[in-house]
Amino acid sequence: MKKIKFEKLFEHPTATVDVVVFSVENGELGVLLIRRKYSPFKNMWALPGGFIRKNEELAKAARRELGEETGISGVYLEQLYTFDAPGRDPRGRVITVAYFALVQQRAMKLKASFDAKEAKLFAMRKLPKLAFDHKVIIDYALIRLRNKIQYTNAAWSMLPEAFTLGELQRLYEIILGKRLDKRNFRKKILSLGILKTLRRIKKGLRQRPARLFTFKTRKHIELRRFF
Amino acid sequence: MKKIKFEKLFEHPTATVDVVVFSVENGELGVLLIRRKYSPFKNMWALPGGFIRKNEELAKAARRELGEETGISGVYLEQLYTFDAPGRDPRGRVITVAYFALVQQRAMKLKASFDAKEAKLFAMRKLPKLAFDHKVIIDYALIRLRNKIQYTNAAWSMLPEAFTLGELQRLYEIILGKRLDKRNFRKKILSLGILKTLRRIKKGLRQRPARLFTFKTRKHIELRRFF
DNA sequence: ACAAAAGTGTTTTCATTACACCCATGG
DNA sequence: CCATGGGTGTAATGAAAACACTTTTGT
Repeated sequence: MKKIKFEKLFEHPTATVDVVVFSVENGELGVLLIRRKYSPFKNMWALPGGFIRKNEELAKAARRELGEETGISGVYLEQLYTFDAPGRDPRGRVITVAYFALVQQRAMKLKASFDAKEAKLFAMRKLPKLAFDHKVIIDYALIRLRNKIQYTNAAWSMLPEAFTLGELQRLYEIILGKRLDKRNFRKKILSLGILKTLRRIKKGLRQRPARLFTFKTRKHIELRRFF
Repeated sequence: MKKIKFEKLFEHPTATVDVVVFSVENGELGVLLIRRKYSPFKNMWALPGGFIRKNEELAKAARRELGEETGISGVYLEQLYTFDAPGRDPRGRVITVAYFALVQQRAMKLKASFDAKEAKLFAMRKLPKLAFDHKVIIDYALIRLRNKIQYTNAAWSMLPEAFTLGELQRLYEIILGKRLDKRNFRKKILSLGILKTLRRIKKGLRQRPARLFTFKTRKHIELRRFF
């Protein structure tokens, strides 16, 4: 193993990880942002993320940053893209490996233990001005999310263990940004065989009680495009 | 702008770019490999690639490495994935941003100006033992390629300007690794409206002459899944 | 005349879409 | 009794798959 020379090393760009955390709350698709404590872009809203430590896997770094800055853990996480436009970071040459994560509505409540002035879920339609090129990253992530839920079972990571078909459909409608036909939706989603029908029933609301379902598996599964 | 401390800097992983160059030749899908001149993995076959220079965009670095090591230029190139498994590089912590490229059969002839002992197209089915985790990267790229030609016009980058439908179909069959129905293939590909029918005809072979076609546009276009 | 690929339509199957009414509950 | 979402089937459309023979050329 060769010793790496200092001058040589200095030529290399540094690398960060950023995470786009999506969640659906109050009938809207939201992205988790944190308020930056340091320069550059001090006090501006930005994606959770930060520098990679040596010998730390990227995905692990993403989870660590997420945990440190927002208290969220145990979510679905996948690599999105590596952004490297020159000038994206005023400190100089910094490339960032972006991840995207999906979390349950409930999980966002844990975040409440953190100061809401520091980490907050913003509706996609009301994003503040963002640090770096984070708006570009979020837009890219949204495209990925929309595609993803159409050919994988990724929705499991955004819903509680048990849910009604109505809740599942609403999730799809919010993410895709369009209404879906109820009968067609149920037919299709059930024909995929990824759901398990529970005995339980959701009642207590002033409406007809609804059957509860759960995902057969809570691991990522690729299917054929289905909407 | 803060001055970056040396110790801090040293904690950062270094970054490389690797390129998976696909081409179809002799009825087989091939990958371009180079023989490594230096340690580690000296004399072993590997993907073209190398360290990123400061202030050099990743895609540009990929093109540069490709040109320097193989003489290939002007190809379709897209970012694939960033690989960072610990231990993937014996020199220590090195992450690599992988790209994949598609080149015409003809373009590979330019490469002949380089020593064939140093850069060579290997059939996917007869890959040698590879340096680093390059086998993993190639496998990942193949999946991407197979998907890509099914919902984009990417094939343009692997064929000469004018080609017959037979040649186009053979390209698809080789990449997908399965036979396609001639009539269905023609119907589908023509219905997409991405091809322009030329006046010219390919003759000279001892068989019925074939109509020549060309892609209306030689830029990347996304379509709906079509095979 | 033969080998080799070019060229050409129809039928069947399957997935997708569109569409409207009654049901069970809580208030 | 009313508001709210839950629950259900069928017909029309369009895309994909299966399938076989004739044509044109060079040798």
